[in-house]
Amino acid sequence: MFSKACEYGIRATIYIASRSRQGERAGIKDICKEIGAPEHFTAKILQNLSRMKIISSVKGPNGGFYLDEGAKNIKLIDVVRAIDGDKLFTGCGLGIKECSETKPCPIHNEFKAIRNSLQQMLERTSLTDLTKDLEKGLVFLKR
Amino acid sequence: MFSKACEYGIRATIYIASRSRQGERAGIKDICKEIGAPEHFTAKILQNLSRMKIISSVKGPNGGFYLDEGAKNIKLIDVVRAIDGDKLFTGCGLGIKECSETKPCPIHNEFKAIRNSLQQMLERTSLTDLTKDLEKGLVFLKR
DNA sequence: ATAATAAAGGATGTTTTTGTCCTTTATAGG
DNA sequence: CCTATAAAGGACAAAAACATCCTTTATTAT
Ligand code: FES
Ligand code: FES
Repeated sequence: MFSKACEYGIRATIYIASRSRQGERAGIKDICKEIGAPEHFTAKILQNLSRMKIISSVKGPNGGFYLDEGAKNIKLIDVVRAIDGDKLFTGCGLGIKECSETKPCPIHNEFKAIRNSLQQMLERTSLTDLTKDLEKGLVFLKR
Repeated sequence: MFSKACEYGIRATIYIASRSRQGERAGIKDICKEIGAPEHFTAKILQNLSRMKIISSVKGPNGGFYLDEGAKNIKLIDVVRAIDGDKLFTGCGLGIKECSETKPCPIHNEFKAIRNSLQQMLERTSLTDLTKDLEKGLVFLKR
């Protein structure tokens, strides 16, 4: 479904959102330990998200990644789009050159419905929403 | 969503089902021309599907791939499972080691709903179902 | 029998994705 | 200013996915 990069990216940003809500920044080592992801690879992903202004970062002692005030209602779809693009939401399920109503593939209608419900789910879910259950220990970012 | 191999595999088997309904076998060259897929790569995929008894084949002149009588109600999910496995239907959307109710990831419930509706769609759609619209020229397997 | 045909199988090559390592740059604190 | 810290960036490595090529085997028609 999502690429590994995207999976790590989402898990990392959820964790960052949680730490951020507590007024803390999260270091890459810490993040990767908590979400069970490869450190250097995840660092690259967060660098990209940072360049795209999805998340913020500061270097140096007590530095790390965080969500700035305006980014508190970043939605999952923003993270997915930033990492995997929107092929998943606009592309044909059977991989024909383009998904269109006028020249649809055999599963176009059924697939589109599922693709749209995935998109809507990602659009309505913000990182901050997910931190609540995480902090209550009801959901997990690894194992 | 699906791998390239799976996309080609589904498109190829739909085309095979259609030719099969007309009592014909389809050769690999023909298939790949009609669905716009790489010939040698697709040949491998169909060889696998053939070994797994999803489709049938005969060698030699007038040979080719076809659906045998018992395989006429092969569902899309059979093709997907044979090629991509069932990670898509059982795995965690955020890539944690396993998807479980007792240790769910933050999007488990929402994701599971979508994953299930995809699975159900693939379970209720047979290759033969899809050939009707194809033969009417309402849907397409390339471009 | 023989030749032509078409799938099966094995080997190999390319590209993309995933993952690691090392150096550079920015920042904070003494 | 100097040092320690932590992200940024570039280069490289490994694995998986995607794709091609060539030889072998089975089948059909002559
Ligand atoms: S054309 Fe295939 S999903 Fe729209
Ligand atoms: S645990 Fe993530 S989808 Fe079930």
